[in-house]
Amino acid sequence: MYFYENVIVIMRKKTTITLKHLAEDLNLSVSTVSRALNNHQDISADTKELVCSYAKKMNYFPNLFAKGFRSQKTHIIGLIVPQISNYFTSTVIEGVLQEAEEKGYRVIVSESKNCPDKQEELIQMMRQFGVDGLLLSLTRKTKNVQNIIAAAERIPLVLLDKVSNKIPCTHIIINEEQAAFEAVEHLIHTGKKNIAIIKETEKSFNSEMRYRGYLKALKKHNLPIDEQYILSTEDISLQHGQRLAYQILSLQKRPDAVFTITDDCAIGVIKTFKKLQIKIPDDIAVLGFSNSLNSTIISPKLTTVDQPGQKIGATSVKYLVEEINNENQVISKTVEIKTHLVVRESTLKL
Amino acid sequence: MYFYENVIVIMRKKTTITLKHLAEDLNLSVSTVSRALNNHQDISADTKELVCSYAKKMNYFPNLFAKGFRSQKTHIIGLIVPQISNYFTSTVIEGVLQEAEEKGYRVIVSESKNCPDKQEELIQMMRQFGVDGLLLSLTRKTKNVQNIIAAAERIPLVLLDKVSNKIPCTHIIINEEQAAFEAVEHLIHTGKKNIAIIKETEKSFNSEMRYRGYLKALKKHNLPIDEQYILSTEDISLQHGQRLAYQILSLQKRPDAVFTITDDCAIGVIKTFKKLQIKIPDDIAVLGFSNSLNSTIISPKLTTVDQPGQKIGATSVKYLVEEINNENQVISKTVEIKTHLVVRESTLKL
DNA sequence: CTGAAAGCGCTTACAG
DNA sequence: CTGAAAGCGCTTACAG
Repeated sequence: MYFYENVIVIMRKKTTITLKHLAEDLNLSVSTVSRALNNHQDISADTKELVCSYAKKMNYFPNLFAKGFRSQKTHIIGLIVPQISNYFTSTVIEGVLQEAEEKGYRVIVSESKNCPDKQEELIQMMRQFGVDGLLLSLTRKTKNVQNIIAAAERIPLVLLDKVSNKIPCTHIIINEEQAAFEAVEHLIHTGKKNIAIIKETEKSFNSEMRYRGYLKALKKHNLPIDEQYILSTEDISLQHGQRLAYQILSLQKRPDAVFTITDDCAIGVIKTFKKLQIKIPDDIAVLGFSNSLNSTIISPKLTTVDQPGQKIGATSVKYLVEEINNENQVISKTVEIKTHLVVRESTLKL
Repeated sequence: MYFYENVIVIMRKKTTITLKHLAEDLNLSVSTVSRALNNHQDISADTKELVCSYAKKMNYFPNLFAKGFRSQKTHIIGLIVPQISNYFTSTVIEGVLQEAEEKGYRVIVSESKNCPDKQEELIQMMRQFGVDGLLLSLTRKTKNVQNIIAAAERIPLVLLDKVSNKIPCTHIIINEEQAAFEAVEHLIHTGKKNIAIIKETEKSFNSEMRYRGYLKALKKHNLPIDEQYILSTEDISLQHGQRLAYQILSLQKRPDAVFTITDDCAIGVIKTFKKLQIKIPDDIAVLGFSNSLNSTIISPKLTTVDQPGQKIGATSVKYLVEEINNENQVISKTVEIKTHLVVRESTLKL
């Protein structure tokens, strides 16, 4: 399995310069050195100059851990997401990291693997570790939110993307319902009348809101809501898209469009349709959600809702840091980030 | 841009239970409470029972930050990767997180965005922050490794996937050369004789090793090495794959196969070929590297080398933790993780 | 302008 | 079996 070569072992240099070292070398007190480095007004310009240049020469760096310990602030943010290896999520993380860095925070990242128990453990771990605040994107299966509410009462907590209305804290989300509404309305504008939807069996926030948008669009345009066109699946993945596509084709009256609430699932649907020579979008149009990388790889290219992950991540950090600086207030507000529909070949006749 | 609703503000509960609280309540000393909770042998069973149950009742959690400060161990690992929103990288991160959790470490994740200066900053930041060890995947453009070598002398450092032979420390890599060799040999076995390669202009470790594997395969099978078949690009992306595909088609003597050192680039090549009605693999076969998600979305499905990201990540943590526990030895060894070729439609006649 | 001292929450060698 | 005390590296109110 493994292969080793040239195992060299040398001793590691071990000398961490502390304030004490500097103080002794300079014949000053630790307090003075500390104040000089922090540019405190009480210290004379000469001393500051002396201390700073010597610190630089000695390659001194403050021990942030000690600093954090003293001030009871770790300057660490905890981030818990369902799954990292998901393109949208990874762009959220990028946004979080970028904004956190700008605000002087480090981010401990972790993954709940869509398991509520693991999620609880991680929240505990993060709190215990002493993060200054917590960014949480819920698992699909989160039912019992008692412990999360309890956590929110004690530590700044911001929910992002996958949220729950039962938890009173700041929510950073996209305009789920409106986005789905516009997307489905686009299908209607292209002349489609029998529009199926594939959503999640678990009534997650995202799935339900997109479903609402779908219903709203049908209602607005006086299209009947047909139960057989409303499909659900536990795992809204490519594989299940492939499977459900067969189910859709076997319906007594075939729909002329399918709106799936994720790109992955939409791509699965397209794959099956292509295999069975269904013409997309002429026979059946397909609409996804997320604007993942895959959506332009598949042929026909997928029409989908662009979900600005970076922005969601960055905004979450902004609000979290605000709450951290606001110490003992729990703020409960909802911030919606606008999305837009990206129209491509899977819904548009050429 | 944003939309606010129901802004509720309540006060946050603020009471952190410390050892001192427990000690006072129980009329014991802080030392005894500490020892009882840590199951120290000196403490009587009765006292342990008393302390532990009371701690539980009070929902006490040790302040890991104070603990870490005391022991001069933060139990945090720093991870620096070029780009998170890259499927392979995100699986590496998953492996890192999983193994780190198992070993009781938290992970601070950061992204160098393939910028050497940013990378240096991050290394500094991580060291300053006091991480116990550092996991680093180099930027493509890393030239000056002096500061990284200096860091490795002071803090346990493991390089993963994107490494440099100039840095003496543990390297966790895949069998780059062998993987490329086997992949190109597979092309030869399918009857291809004029095989082009697309590699990076910057001579990164990965690019160079894959190039070597390519050369080795040609030599073994007595195929001539033709300069015009060796293409390079700065950014080995889908877009540049599309561009270079035109260049390949304009060659005096068209190759009958293209090996690109990333999947993204290979997919770009396929896109252009499809647009121009080149038959894949009959006219020209295409071979990628990584086994990214996209490789099964594109049609024809891409033959590629499966790169086990999770395993690379997990293995890196294993070796890093070993070094952390080994305090003052710098270990320099190379661990190769085996890959395997995934043969699909882009190289195989049906 | 500078220093001595206390303290953040914990562990542990030393004493009893 | 239990406790008092020191100390991890830093900051800061207090004193001079």
